[in-house]
Amino acid sequence: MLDLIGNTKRTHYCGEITESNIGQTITLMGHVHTRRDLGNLIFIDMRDVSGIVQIVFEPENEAVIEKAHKLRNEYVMAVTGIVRAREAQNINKDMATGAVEVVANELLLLNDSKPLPVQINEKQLAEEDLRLEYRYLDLRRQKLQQKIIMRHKIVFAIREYLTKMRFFEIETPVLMKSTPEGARDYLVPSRVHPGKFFALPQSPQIYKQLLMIAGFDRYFQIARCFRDEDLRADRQPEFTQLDLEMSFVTQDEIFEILEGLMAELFEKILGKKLVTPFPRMQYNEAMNRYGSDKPDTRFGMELCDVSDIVAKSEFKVFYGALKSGGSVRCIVVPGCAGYSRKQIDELTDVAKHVGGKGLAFCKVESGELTAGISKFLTDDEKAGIMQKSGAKDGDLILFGADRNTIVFKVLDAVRNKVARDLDIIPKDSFNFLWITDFPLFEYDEDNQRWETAHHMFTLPKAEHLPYFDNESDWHRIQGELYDLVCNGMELSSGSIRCHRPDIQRKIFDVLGFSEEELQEKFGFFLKALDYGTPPHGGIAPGIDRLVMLMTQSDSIRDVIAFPKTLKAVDLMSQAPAEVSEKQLEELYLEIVKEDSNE
RNA sequence: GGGGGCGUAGUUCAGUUGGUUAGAACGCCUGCCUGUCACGCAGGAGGUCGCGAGUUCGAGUCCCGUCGCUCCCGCCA
Repeated sequence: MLDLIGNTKRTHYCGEITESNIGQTITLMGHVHTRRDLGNLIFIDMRDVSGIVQIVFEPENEAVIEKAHKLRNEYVMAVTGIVRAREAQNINKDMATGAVEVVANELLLLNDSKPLPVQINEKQLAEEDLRLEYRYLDLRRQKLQQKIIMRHKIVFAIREYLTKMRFFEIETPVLMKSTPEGARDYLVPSRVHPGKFFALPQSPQIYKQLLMIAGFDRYFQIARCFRDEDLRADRQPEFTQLDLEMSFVTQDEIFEILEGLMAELFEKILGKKLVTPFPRMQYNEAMNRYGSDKPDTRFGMELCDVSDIVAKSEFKVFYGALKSGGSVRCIVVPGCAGYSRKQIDELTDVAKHVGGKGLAFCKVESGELTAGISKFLTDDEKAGIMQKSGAKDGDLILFGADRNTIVFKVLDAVRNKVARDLDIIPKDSFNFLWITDFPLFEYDEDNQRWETAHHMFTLPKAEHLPYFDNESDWHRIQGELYDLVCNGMELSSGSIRCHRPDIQRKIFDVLGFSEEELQEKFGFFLKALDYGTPPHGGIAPGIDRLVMLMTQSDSIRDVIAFPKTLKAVDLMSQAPAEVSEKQLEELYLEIVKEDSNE
C-alpha cells in the first residue's frame, strides 16, 4: 500500500546534508537511487534534485524496516530521521554527503515504479533514441540535470546583467509574417483566414528594430527561434537566442556589453576570469590565417599562402589551381613526418568530404622537402616553401590547391581534424574572438543572383557606399557585421542596422526585389523606417551553444530539456503527427497522400 | 538531396568459416544475509537477432531492399 503525503513537509535536501546537521531530525523527499538490503539492515541512497544521501534502516524500528524491504529502484519516498556522523571506517569519500547518514524513524512510500526501460547509470548509457523516448527518465541522470540547471543559472544571470545595463525584456510575436530569403519558415495555417499562413520567427529581427524605432532604446529577449532546415549536432529546429538591440550605439559599445556579459557569466557560473576586451580579427584575415570565419584559435597550424612561390610550377595540381584564379596554401603539422600512407589517406578523405579533389603533402627530413609531391617541385620552390611556412625537420606539410573557397574549406577541415587527432587542443580554455568586416553580399552562382552574406538589414560601411553604383564592385561592399566566436564555434552574430530608408533600398535593389514585392513583404517595416529611426544595432548570442560551451557538451540535445532528433522528430510525443480530417477541413487544407507507386 | 557509422534479452554488449538448445554483465523476480555504498551469496524468469524479401539442406552471420537513430556535406539571411 502506498502512503499519502498528508501534512508531511520536506525540511532539507539530500545533497545538502552536512556534518552541521548532525543530531537534527529532518525530513527528505525523493527517489530511491540504489538500495543495499542486508536483511536486517538496509541502506538506501536517496536522490533528489540536489544530490544523494545515504538513509539507514535499522532493525530496532520493526515497522519501518519492514516497509523499507519493499523499496525498489526509483520508488518515491519520504523519510524522517536523524542525521548521524558515520564511523570513520564507514565514510564514503566518493560521495559529497559521505561523512553522514540519516537514520530513518519514519518512511512514507509515496509511489512505486515499474523497472525502468533505461538505467540511470552513466556506465551503461542506453542508445540515445531510447533515452529520448523516455526523456523524463534520462533527465534524472545527474549529469544531464546539472546541464539543464546550469542553463537556468546562465539565463538568470543574463537577465540580471542586462537589467543592470538598462535593457528591457520585451516579448515579440511567435505568430508572424513569413519573410523571404534565409531559412525555410515553419508555417502555421490560419483558420480565421482560409488559405493564409503565419510563420514562426527565424529570429525577432524586424520586431526588435521596430522596438528601437518605438524608442525603447535597449531591448533584449530570451527568444525561441524556428528554422525548418536540416539539423546537426549543434542545430535544432527550434532554438533559443539571447536577442538584443541597442539604439545610438557603435560596434565598440556592443562589443563592450557582450564582453561584460560573457565575463560575468563565466565568473559567476564557472568561476573563470575571462580576459577582456576579446581579440578582434577581420573576416579577410581570419580566412587567410585559418580558412574559416569561425577559427579555433586554441592552437596554431595557421595557413600559409605559397601561391607566389609556386607561381611558375609545372606541377599540374598547382598550375591548374593558380590558372583558374585560385591559390596554393599549406599548413605545417609539427612532428608528423612519420605519418603513414593510411593516416594521410584519412586526411585526404576529410579534404574530399568538404569538396576538395585531394590533399597534396610532403615531409621535411634532414632539412629537405621529401616524399609526396616533392619530386614535382624545383629546389627553389622547396626552399621557398620551407622558409615561408617555417616547416622544420620532422614536420608534415599539407597543401590545398584549388579555388579559394575550396582551399579554405579543405585546410580548415584538415587543420581541425589534425588538432583533434594530435590532442593539442587545450581542454579548459575559452578563446573568444570577434570576427569583423564581413562582406555584405555574395554572388549565388546556382541561382545567378546576389544574396546577403548575413542579413539584409545591415548598414554597409560608409566608405563602401559608392560601390553600390556598379555591380562589379558589389562584392567589395563590407557591412558593419560581426560574429563572436569561441573555440571554433559561432556563438553570436550581429550588425549595426541600416536605419536610413535610402540605404536600405539600395540593399533591396542589389537583392533584386521589385517595388511590388518589397511593399508586400516589408511595406510595414519600410514605412516605419521613415518615421525617425535612431541608428541602432544588436547581436544575438545562441543560448544553446553558449550552454554547450559552458557545460562542455558535444550535442545540443544535452542542453535542451526536450530536444528533437536529427529528423526534427520528438521521439517522446511522436510529434509531428497527423491531425484529424475535421481539423484540416476547418483550415481548408487537404491531406497529402503519399504516392504509393514511388 | 548525398556520404559514413550503428541496430542481438528491459539495458549495455559478445557471438568464430553460414552449422546442434543464441551467451555475459547490469536490471527484474524469489530466498538468505547487521555496516553496505556498483553490497554479497544461491536460484529463476526474460529473445520475432530492427523489418521485408532472397541465396542455402541450414542465416544473428552472406546478397538486395527498407525503417529508425547518429555524424558529416549540401542547406542553415
